[in-house]
Amino acid sequence: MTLRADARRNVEGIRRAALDVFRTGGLTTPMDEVARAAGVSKGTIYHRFGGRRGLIDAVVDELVAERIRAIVDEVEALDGPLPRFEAYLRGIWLLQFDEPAANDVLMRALPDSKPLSILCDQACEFALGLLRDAQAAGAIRPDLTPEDLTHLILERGTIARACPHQSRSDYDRRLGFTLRGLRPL
Amino acid sequence: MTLRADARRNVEGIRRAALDVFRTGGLTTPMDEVARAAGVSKGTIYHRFGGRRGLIDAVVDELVAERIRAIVDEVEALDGPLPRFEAYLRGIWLLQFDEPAANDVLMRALPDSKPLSILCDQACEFALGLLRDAQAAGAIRPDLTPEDLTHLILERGTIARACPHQSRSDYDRRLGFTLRGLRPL
DNA sequence: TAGCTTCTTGACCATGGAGTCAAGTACTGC
DNA sequence: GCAGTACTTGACTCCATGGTCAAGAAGCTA
Repeated sequence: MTLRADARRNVEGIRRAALDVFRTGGLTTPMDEVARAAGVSKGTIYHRFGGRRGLIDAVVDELVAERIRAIVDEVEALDGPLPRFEAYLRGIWLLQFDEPAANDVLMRALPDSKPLSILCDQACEFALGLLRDAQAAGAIRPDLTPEDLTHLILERGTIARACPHQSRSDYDRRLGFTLRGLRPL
Repeated sequence: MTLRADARRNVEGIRRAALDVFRTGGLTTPMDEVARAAGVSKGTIYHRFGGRRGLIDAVVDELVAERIRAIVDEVEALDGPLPRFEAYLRGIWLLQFDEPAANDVLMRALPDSKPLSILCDQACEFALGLLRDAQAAGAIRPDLTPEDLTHLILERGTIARACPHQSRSDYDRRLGFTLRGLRPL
């Protein structure tokens, strides 16, 4: 069963508006704002997507999955466990700064939805591999646990969210301090 | 002009309740909750303290000033720029973990009030002195700026607030990573 | 204890956001 | 172009919070 023409138009409009609004304001932006941006009423969004959660599911892939895949690709092209490990972390951390929405996803900030959790788990998985390799090579301190790693990403997320006033270059420079602290003594 | 007996009783009760409630929930705890804890109505608090801000002013000293002073004293008793610097940071960071209210103060989370700002500024001042000494001794990387230092405290504050699930010992252990990243290369 | 003054109460207003639904609008097939 | 159904609307409810104030309760003084 296919949607009526106006409904199809609206679904697309809402998706595009959500993408736009979520990108700048994160996944918690009020639904009214999404509705306004899409030029429809809030009710239509609830009717079409069943609330915030469904809406997120509908845009999460375009929103962040490709960004994360890009980081992974970039890392795969590098040589050496330490550069790979550090490039990945830095990439994720910068993504968290650049895209509040991606950050929300990484932090499972919101109404957990299936595609969202899958994405997170894949990212974690990959990171753990990098950690293992870097530690095996003696390039990262051995007392850094997988939970620490998850935590490093989580905490960077809260920082990116809570301190939006810092410039990107300062943020980036400070990432260097943090990475430095993960090397062996 | 002196307060009536019941009023005096209430003021004390409210102060004690605020201390208690703020300690566990931070300076943003709903006023209704403070009122309930004190066994009075919300209106009484507004009448007696003029709102959250006044209430904070009334308890901030007992709440955190003495804790910060304790850290300063402890640091003063140490020898060597690096131990002093690191002990101070660690002390503040642990305080942020232990006392959400202290954290709120440090982060100027709330209705700025005079005593609160003064407290923050004093703490910053002191920290900057420690930083200067540690850098002069070559024990801390020279590219760490005073703003970085402020930021390190601020961001630890958001972390302590946002990730209350981590155990104190994990939190503490991870502080070690961060400190390690501040040493020279 | 009466009467005055201080104090407290809790119902009330405002804000801002989530989520719902009866009624009205617009598309589509015949 | 009409009927019938799909779709949209926006006003509504609900909840949590900050904050106010007229009316009633309580303490104090003579």
